[in-house]
Amino acid sequence: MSVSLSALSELVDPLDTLLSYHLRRTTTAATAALANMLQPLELNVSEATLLLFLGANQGCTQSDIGRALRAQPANLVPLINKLALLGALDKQPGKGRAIALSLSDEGQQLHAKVQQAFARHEEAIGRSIPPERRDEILALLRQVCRDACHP
Amino acid sequence: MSVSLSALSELVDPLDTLLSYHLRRTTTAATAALANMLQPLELNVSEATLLLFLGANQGCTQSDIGRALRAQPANLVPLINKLALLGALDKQPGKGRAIALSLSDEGQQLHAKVQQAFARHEEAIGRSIPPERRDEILALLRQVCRDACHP
DNA sequence: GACTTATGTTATGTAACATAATATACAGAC
DNA sequence: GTCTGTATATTATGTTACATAACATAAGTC
Repeated sequence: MSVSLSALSELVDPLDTLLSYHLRRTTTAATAALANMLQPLELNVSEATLLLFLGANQGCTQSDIGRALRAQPANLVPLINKLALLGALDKQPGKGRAIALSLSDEGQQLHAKVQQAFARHEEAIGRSIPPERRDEILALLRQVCRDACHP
Repeated sequence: MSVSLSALSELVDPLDTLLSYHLRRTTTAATAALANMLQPLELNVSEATLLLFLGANQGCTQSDIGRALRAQPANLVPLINKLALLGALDKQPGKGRAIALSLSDEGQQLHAKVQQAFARHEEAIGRSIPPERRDEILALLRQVCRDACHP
């Protein structure tokens, strides 16, 4: 029996007790699963996230989105273009160079489907989480995000 | 006052109640903070993670690593090359084409520094998490990872 | 010796970020 | 009214973390 195989049987994972490691691992897996659910809609996770946000904030601009979702405006361009390409967007001139974005009828229909997909995914995650813990964990994640950024 | 600005004041975030969204957001922020801490060592998060694993599993092979960390062997190549470039690795012929990897003295020293960085980062995350909740949350993350992958 | 399997490597593609530079529209100063 | 600063949108480009496909090599099995 080889060195590597005997080592394998007693393989130790020094990362297994780290929150940071499991955050990364779990998020990767969950995001992949969500991407899978969105594939029939021909949207990736970022595009679908944007669509959800637009559905709740009709008339907002690209920089509104950037601030709310903490995304660089430059990174929103291809996402908005994709949604526009699908005919999901209505654009109206806004203040200055701003463009007020809202969902077209087609966008509304897509929005409903995206909401369903996110809800199913959320339910899949929720199966592993006691309902009474959910809000607490949500609050902890928000707080870690706020605090971990500013060491 | 423009449409977009008035909308901004009442901006709604339909994503704020989603576990999946906050998992992504928090992980992104935490990983960026970790990357920051590793910068003085000239290692990125993946390289440092590999180094930690190797320190605990001297003599393992590339495919051992792939299985343990659920990484594609092809994606390990540049990481191993980077560690080898830093003189952190000892390579010994193993079974078949396998190469048994272990840490050189230099690698051991780097390993200690990486451990410190990870510990500081873990402590930073931990500041937002009640100590008595930590193990429970770790267990939940592991379970979500296991379950969310297989819908 | 031929076939199968395990392993490592190369090439390539995708997605989600980031920064820097540029162009445009508006607001206010003068 | 022109000038200047600011907000906004866009383009180009780079980095990192994944993934797949194709290939080369070493070993065991029949």
